Amino acid sequence: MTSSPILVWFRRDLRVSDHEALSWAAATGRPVIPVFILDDVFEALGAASQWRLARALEAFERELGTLGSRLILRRGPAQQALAQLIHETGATSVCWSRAYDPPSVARDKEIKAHLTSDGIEARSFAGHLLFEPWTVQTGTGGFYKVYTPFWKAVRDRGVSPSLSAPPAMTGPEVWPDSDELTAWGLDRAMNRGAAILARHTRAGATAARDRLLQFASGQMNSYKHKRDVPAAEATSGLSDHLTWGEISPRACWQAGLSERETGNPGAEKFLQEVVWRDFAYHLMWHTPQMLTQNWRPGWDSFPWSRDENSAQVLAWKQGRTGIPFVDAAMREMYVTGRMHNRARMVAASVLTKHLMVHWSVGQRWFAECLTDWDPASNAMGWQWVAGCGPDAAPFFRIFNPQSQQEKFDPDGAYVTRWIAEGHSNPHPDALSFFDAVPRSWGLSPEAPYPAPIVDLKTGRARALEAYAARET
DNA sequence: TGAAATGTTGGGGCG
DNA sequence: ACGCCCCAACATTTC
Repeated sequence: MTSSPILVWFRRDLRVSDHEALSWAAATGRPVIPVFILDDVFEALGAASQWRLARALEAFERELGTLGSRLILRRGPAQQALAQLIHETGATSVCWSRAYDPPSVARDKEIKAHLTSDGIEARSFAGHLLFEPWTVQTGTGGFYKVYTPFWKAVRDRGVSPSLSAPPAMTGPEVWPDSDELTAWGLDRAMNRGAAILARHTRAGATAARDRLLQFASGQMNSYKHKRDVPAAEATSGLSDHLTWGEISPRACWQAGLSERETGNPGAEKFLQEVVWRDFAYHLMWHTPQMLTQNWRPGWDSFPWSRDENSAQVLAWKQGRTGIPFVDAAMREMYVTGRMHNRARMVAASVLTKHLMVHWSVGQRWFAECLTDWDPASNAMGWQWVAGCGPDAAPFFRIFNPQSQQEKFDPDGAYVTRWIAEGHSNPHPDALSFFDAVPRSWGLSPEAPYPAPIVDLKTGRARALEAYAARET
């Protein structure tokens, strides 16, 4: 029967525009039932990520509502939830946008096999990336391990035009039941930080589109240089939208291309940054162990501490290392759910080098705190900083957080925005950090700013010493 | 998408 | 005028 419904299974692609799977489903003219399933892949996410997911789902429910559709929420396991929905609705097709992280890949593969063997049509589509990982190959058929050749391989590739939202979408005669989003408790783990995080978050496809347009006609002009200045607010600010698929990378790519044609000097750099995201997925696809293991096994014997809760690690997590640029970065993350890229590099460098802590410890904290958490980008970034990744910075490139501050925050605007101690009239954002963090941390803006937990000179020397002594 | 130590050069003060 | 020293500015090397 050709009018049986199609389930469109949404995951990290919470949009209706430029959505291959949804467009395909809608074009069939059959009833479309959008579904989101809270399964263990999502339940494994950090507190800020889950909170941000809830915001994305709220916005997406509204967006679908304007098209006369709905979003059906169900709890996982995904396979059971889909089977149940097929049973309830008589759906004969399920489609989705492909994911590339190992747990999702394994899940999707198994589900596709089950559906197919049950006589249900299962179709997956591209959409989360510009170029799917297996479509980019080196001359010898391998995968890329260095960014620049990857960039050269893809930069002139055509990208097909974005799809607009389906002009029409029919629903089923009877909608299946949906869970209440609030009953899922995705906000639970955020605790006191949620209200503050909300002030710094704009969720949904409309906000994403507005942000992209605003960036393209504004900050993109000075992106090349100012993107490195954390106080300049010169970045695109699209990371969390991309993470949840509220905007497609293709839409970003096309905005960059059209700006480049009109001579926007920042466009090329922006296009490269969008491709960095693809490169991270390329690496994760071809070497999924990158998520948890040193990419270069030679680093396995390096004497990094793996203690998640040492006094120094706690100070790092809680933004009280006594190193202003690092503390500003960690507090920015806790309050806004994001961290400027320059600050990420410096904060990560101090953890993995001056404090000699394994990058995965920092990775897990970022996963807990970031609303734009992305497994591929973060694994690549952490391993880049730590020196054990592909195309990584050599270990001996150790950032001096003080000189980084002098270079990239010369007027101290970033540091004053995030550090309250010692100021008679602190910045409101700096104060809000103390309202966001758990009371158990025992932090107060009236307390004196902590002394550095590590001397920069001796921390650097110790890291270099360990590097020199490593077994190779 | 470093930083620090070391080396080199050249201008200026000064005897 | 010359040699000498100082030191800033820049370049190179090393980690």
